[in-house]
Amino acid sequence: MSSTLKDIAEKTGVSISTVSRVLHDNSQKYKISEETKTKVKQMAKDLGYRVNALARGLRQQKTCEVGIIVPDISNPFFSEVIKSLAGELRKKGYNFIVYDSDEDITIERSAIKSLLEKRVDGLVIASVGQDFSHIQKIRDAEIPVVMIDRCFDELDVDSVSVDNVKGSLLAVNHLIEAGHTRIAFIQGLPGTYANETRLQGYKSALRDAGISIDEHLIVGDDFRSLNGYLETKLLLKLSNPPTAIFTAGDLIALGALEACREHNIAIPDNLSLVTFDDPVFASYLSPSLSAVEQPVTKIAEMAVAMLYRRIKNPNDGRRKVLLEPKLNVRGSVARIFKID
Amino acid sequence: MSSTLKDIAEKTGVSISTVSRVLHDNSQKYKISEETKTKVKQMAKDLGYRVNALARGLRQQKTCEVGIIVPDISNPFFSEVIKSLAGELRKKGYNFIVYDSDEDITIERSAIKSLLEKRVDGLVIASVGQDFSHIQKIRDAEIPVVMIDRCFDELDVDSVSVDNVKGSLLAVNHLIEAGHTRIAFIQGLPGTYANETRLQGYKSALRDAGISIDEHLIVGDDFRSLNGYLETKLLLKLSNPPTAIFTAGDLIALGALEACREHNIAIPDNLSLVTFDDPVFASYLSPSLSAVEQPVTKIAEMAVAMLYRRIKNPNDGRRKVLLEPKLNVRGSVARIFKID
DNA sequence: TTATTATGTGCAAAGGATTGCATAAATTAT
DNA sequence: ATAATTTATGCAATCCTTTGCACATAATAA
Repeated sequence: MSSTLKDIAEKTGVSISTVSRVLHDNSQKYKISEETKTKVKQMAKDLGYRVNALARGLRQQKTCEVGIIVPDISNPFFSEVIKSLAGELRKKGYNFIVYDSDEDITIERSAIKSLLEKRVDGLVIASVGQDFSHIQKIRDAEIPVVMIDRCFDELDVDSVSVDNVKGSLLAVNHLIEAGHTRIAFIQGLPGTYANETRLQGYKSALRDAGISIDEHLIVGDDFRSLNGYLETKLLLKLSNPPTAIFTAGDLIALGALEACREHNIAIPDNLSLVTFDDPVFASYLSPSLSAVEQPVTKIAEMAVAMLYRRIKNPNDGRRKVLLEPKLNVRGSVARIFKID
Repeated sequence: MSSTLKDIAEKTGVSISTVSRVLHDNSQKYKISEETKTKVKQMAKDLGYRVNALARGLRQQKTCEVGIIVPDISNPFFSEVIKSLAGELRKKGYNFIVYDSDEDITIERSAIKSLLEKRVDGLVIASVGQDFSHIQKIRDAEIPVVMIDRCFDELDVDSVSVDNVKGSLLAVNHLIEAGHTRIAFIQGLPGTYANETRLQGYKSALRDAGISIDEHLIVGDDFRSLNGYLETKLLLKLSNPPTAIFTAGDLIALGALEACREHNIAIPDNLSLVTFDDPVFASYLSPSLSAVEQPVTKIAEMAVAMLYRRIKNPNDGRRKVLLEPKLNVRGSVARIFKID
């Protein structure tokens, strides 16, 4: 068992307070003598002392820990976001605890419960769901929260996300400029912020171009690859199939690719493809995949900055940040010629 | 601020002990009256009571938390391992804290320190380094540990990993059978368990086939994609370049692909490629990438099972588990004809 | 009726660290 | 020589929960 301040105090013959002060660099402030200092430090080392974060957190009413909840750790977008968040948080002296809600609101709820019980100093959440009563509760408990990627406009909580509408506009306009008019959209989970805003961008791009919206071309229901695979297969079977597909997320695009391969549909010759999210491997595919890149690092930086501000300054007004997406044009879109 | 047992006790007129008993389902055992029970539960709900995990952990001397440390969260292999670990741990009633050591032993050390301070009940570590004195310390502190993926044979600690030697043998033999004799190996971080064992497999496959080992074809020094990119470029410039490359990890393979694309080297026609690790996107590349698959789910299951056993049973003998790798033959290897 | 058991609840001691306040001794100022 | 500081340290409360032990009352057994 690990030793405690008390052990050190007893063995060196000083008080617990003194030991605490020496070990946490308050020696200056409390004017501990050099002699005591070295004596205590040596003993701490000999006994392998290690502060008990539980006791400290309990006493200090803060843990220097931030909770992070994402819908799917293994989704490259989120794992990169986590990585960046980790770096930023470390700079600020925070540790973090990650939860994977597995796109399941029940797990998300229990993750939040668990994190609040652990008394984290703040939360960064990419929520799965449409409902946000549980997020509201965090606010009510006055725990700083920042929502990322998937936000609720109606909710009075800080948020950072990419401008999804604009991202979709970029992608779909790119397809339109290449001559496509039958453009399908394979959605993610309907009702989520990310999905609805991306859908909105898709629709307004078509509308702006005077292309009527065909509801048969709006398909799918979650962000996983299986969804992309199945919906692509179905789209290809339509009597009047699309010439281009825009997918709402990177995993969906992978599924779409698989379906195309199975059906010997060459990309971009027989079908063009653009996706939201730009995973590392997008440029390594061949043809490389045109994709809407989210500024992952910036999202993480902003999120941490906002969280930090709110921890220090709980009553500031709500801030909502939209970051600029970027279309990376690669090789998965073919120019087609309209038949007039 | 969140309310405490004391608040509830005061407002309902019972003692703190009773409140605690009611709220944690010891009512049966302690024979709390139905009346008190409902009264307390109602008040807890009204006040939005939430147990303080710090105080509980401090008192109970356990946290029901497990620490996980990996070298790179954004590496698909690790993010999938984490995802599986998460599921397994949840089943057992454990939460977990993930750290990303960023392939940096200093960060790994501080992560361990931090986790021990938090009094986690156990640790799952994929260590970055060659040195293991810091892991030894965990053992000395009698905290259950399981090493995954990157283990130390000399260290008396439970471990689970894939049989790397065998995995490399499968991959390299596959290349040899296709007629390749100039097979390069782009390594990961030298000195790490994963790398050394994979290298060993590579060498013995060549040796078994009577192919002499050309040290110029053993290159590289870390698991990131940039390494794959640079080393591939250099390999292609050799006066006598390899006809096949075997990479030690998925990101390295991505880098290699990028280099090939830049140099207009078609895979598999001009160069064959096989990689260790089989990320989700391997089969979506075109040509799809032949790869050595690690049983990710099984690794996670075993790791959690072993950790659990050790938590319950600290003095059991060390166990070391090697899991079977599997070669997924896809489209990145071409058969070549020897010129006799 | 007395002894025993069951029922329902409270007291108080951990668990380990932090920190405001107090104090004794040693310096320095007046 | 006395007062005012400074130096160096200790006391004890506090953070919140859990839990062994004690105790009072009620019910049951002998």
